[in-house]
Amino acid sequence: MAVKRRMGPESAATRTMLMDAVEAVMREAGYAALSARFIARRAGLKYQIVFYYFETMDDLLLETYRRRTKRVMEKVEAALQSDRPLHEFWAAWSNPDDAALTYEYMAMANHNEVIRAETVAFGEQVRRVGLERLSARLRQTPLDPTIFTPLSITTVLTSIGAILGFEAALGISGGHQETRRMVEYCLRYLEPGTAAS
Amino acid sequence: MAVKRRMGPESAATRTMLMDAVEAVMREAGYAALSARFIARRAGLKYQIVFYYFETMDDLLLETYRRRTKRVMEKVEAALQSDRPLHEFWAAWSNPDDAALTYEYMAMANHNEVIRAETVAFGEQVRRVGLERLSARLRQTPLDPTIFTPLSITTVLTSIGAILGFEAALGISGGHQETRRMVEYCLRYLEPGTAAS
DNA sequence: GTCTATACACCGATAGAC
DNA sequence: GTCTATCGGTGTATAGAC
Repeated sequence: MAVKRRMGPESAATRTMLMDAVEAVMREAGYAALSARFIARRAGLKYQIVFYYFETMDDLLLETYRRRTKRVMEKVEAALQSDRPLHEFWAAWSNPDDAALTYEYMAMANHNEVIRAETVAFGEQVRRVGLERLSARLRQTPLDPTIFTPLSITTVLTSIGAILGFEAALGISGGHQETRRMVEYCLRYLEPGTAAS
Repeated sequence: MAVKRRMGPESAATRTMLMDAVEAVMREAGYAALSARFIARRAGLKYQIVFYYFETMDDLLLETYRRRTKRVMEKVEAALQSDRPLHEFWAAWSNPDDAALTYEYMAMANHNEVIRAETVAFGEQVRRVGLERLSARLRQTPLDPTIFTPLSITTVLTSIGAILGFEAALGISGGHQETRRMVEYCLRYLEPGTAAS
């Protein structure tokens, strides 16, 4: 199914710049603003260069998304390897910048088949990795382990983090501080540590 | 700032059909698929009719959104007036169909100024109404009321509900049942009731 | 009340010049 | 490696026929 026209190498710096521009445009104008023309202008190039490095727009978007999911997985794994995996996981996921992009990609997934498939796979991977690492820990808490399972806790943390980050990007901040306090209170209960917080 | 061309009356049935088509398109194809051509085709009409009933596309979207926020507010208020406001609030907000539309509108708000303003106002209204109704109740729980405040609980419930509903629309269901169990366990703790659940 | 016809901007994509 | 030129399609919006 390869295209007939001439294509550029995967190693080129311009190729990377175009993927960077995709994320910049998504952060600044939302995924609906993504177009070859808009992205190339953001990178200071003519739009036809996009089709020299990527077969289709979908390809550019998918490759940019895969680069991101790979990076996020590394962050998640690092967080889960730390002394207080739950706390670090929450810190990583509730970062406003990251959460806004995550939200934007999820909205995009809702009507883009390739992004949807990648999103579902990524979500499953995060929860599977989280599960393995958290299972042992959570049995030591005073709470009912059949209710407060690694899976439900991971799901709740990612949900709250995503919405708080997105609302912050929207300009809504009401209740965020209180909500973070409550989440962190619960985390200290679930995962008591030696360090102050 | 009224437009010069001929405009239809606000009472027309076709006008309502167009607003219904907007929500149908959003549910089925996401907000990025919204266009006069697409919406009108969904309603079985030519696209120019949109500009007979609405001055601009933004007007159509905003009026459809306002109709929805009004309906949702009524549902929220009814839930909060019930015997177990927290349980009913959660039931209303975590309905997958509604949550998917909510998510879509929030994504749209991220790069549409009029929708953003309306979303911020609506969010503040929900939390204010929730606050008033829940304040008295939550002082009776065994949990620290300076941590588990009406505002933080409302924020957490709406966040989890929105993400679960959106994921369900995406085709992700992993962990949802466990998460709902955990949320409902917490709700029973925060709001003990006589009825079984 | 709904249609055809039209205007102009922007979309993804391709071919070929330099 | 990046550009100009060009294609058919869709976007919002208007004017006027029926």
